[in-house]
Amino acid sequence: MTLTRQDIARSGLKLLNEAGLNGLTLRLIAADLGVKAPALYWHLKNKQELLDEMATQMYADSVEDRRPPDSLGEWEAAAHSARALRRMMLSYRDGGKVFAGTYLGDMSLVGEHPLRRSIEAGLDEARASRGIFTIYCFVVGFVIEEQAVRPMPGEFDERYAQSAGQAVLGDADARFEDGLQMVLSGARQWLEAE
Amino acid sequence: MTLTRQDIARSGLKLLNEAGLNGLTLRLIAADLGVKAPALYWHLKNKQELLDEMATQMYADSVEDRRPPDSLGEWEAAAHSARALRRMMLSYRDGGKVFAGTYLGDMSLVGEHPLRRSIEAGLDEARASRGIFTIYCFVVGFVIEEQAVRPMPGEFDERYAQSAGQAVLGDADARFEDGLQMVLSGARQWLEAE
DNA sequence: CCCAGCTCCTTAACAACGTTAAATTGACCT
DNA sequence: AGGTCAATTTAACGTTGTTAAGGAGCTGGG
Repeated sequence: MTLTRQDIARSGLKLLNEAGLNGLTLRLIAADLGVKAPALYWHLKNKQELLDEMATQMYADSVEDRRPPDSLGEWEAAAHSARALRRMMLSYRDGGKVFAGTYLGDMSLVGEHPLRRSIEAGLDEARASRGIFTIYCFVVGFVIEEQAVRPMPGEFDERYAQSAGQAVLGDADARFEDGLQMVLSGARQWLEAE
Repeated sequence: MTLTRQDIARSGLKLLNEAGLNGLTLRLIAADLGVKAPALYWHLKNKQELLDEMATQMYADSVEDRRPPDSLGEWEAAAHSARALRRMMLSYRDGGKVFAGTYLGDMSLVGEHPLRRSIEAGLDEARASRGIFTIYCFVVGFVIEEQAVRPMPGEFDERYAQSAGQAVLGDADARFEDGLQMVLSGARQWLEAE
């Protein structure tokens, strides 16, 4: 049975947790798939395309986790998706850097659930998509900063241990929740104004 | 006259615009400085330390641009610094990726101006710093996404040209301003509540 | 039945990269 | 003069992304 782009992306995501973004080489992935490195070039144009595929894959894998229960209102739904987006990135070493700024196979997927919920609630689509994009930016920025300090769950960058450790790290969950509430209430206010 | 870490960082930032983050090699920087690559290792432990130094340098270089005029109130001051932070990253190719998640020489510098202004305005320091961190995350996330689409001012990633170009790119300045207003009003609301 | 063609992978190799070890320069102090 | 120390060079190593050329294995046509 022959290799697919998704097989390669999945292997890449698996090895990401063991090797980190810097240690993720094509030869490592190829070996994991029982194949030699140049074989990957039959399926991918270059390494960047692999990273894009990995981002697309991890985003697709989390689509169910991001889907808000029907019982939630529009804003609770947005918060639900934002938390799931953070969980998604945190579940991979360097997940923020891999995901941020890579070309998603289908860009319209960004915030598909919250956007639909907003439209159902009667909000203007163009404006709602700006609100969702703002939330999205916050989550991405937060996780990148979070993973710079704590690359993997349970590990720390010792340089932060003393100086600003508490301020940047100290209960990242609570910090995220606070920030999320700020952004949500700001977006709500912005959307309902005028 | 002998080389300093700052000389190296400055050369790195200069060449960043010509070569991009992927093309930025130690040999290139060394050549620019009239020196051979291993010489850099007298001043830096490894390449990551160079990137950290570059981030620190670009942040230090923009300190004046980020300082809000005294005439501004606390929130206008925060907006002023946020806009300057975006300008700073946009002024270098891949500036967002270089800056985000690198170890800043002095982490307490993050949002030093808006934080002081907030304290002067009588806000609780711990809470104000959370608000500023939230704004900071938004700006970083926004610029990374912005530069994924438009690596350099005036250039585009052709893959975005048709599909989601307008949605993600279309007048990035206006999108940023909208998002900034959302985050600001959310932070204000969050800080003044309770 | 066999040959042509296509898909998918291997072998071999390349230039370039980050990094290290060892030798070398040049300036200053005694 | 000689020695110490900081700063750099020369030389080299292993690894990386990537390309070129070729080979195995299937498929369909004559």
